[in-house]
Amino acid sequence: MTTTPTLPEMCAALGDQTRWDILTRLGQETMSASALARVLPVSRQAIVKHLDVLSEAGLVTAERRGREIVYAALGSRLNALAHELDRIGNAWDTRLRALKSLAEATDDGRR
Amino acid sequence: MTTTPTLPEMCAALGDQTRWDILTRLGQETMSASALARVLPVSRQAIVKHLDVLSEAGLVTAERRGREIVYAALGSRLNALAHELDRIGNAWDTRLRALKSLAEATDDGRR
DNA sequence: TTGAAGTGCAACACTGTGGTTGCAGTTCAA
DNA sequence: TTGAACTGCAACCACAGTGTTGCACTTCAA
Repeated sequence: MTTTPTLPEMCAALGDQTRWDILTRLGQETMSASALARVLPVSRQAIVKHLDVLSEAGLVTAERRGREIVYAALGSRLNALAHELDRIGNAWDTRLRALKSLAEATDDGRR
Repeated sequence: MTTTPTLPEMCAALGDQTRWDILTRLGQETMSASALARVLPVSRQAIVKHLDVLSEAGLVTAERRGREIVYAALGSRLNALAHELDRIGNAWDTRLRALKSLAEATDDGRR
């Protein structure tokens, strides 16, 4: 992950059930891909690909520990995303409220 | 949209650049699919499909107005999603902090 | 030092999704 | 009442994503 992930990229990473399954596990304890493959109903290779996506999105960290690679979920990144989405949601509502009151004012003028 | 959209569903809806382009426009002013197709570099049919996805995810509302259907972005839904993600992010960090301090305590014991 | 347990890489299949075009149907307004 | 501007539906294409399997390579521990 050289470049910072974009908003759509992060959302896309979170837009898959299997990846949520993985994240849910990693939010409870750090695990390797093989360990995840043991508890989830998909192959290790599928897990690895998902972990790549999550890592690219900055949602997990990978740490080599001897022969295994241990992954952990990054709550702070999710919090940052949440903050962004909240900001945008507020902006939408503000703009649309302004439009609505403008429309009502126009209505009044026509009456 | 009969059932409430799941978290992965909402995230998947937000995981596409074109849909963000649409949402950005709809966050500024309400527009019809045809109007969106005029300002975005994709066909009306593509827009319609995206609007279906966004509507299914509860991120936009549709209101028939005579011969057209006018869409609006729902900031409140985005805020709700943001709140959910924030909650989950906090839970991850809490659990992993607990694990880490436990590991350090074990380390101390071994020294 | 050998076997078990990891990771890494490649090839492949299947499906979903994002996109297109074309045409039919509806609705408004001149 | 006719044409312009919408929506609605269907067929189709191309590609990316999700998943699989198989095999080679590394690393730890008995």
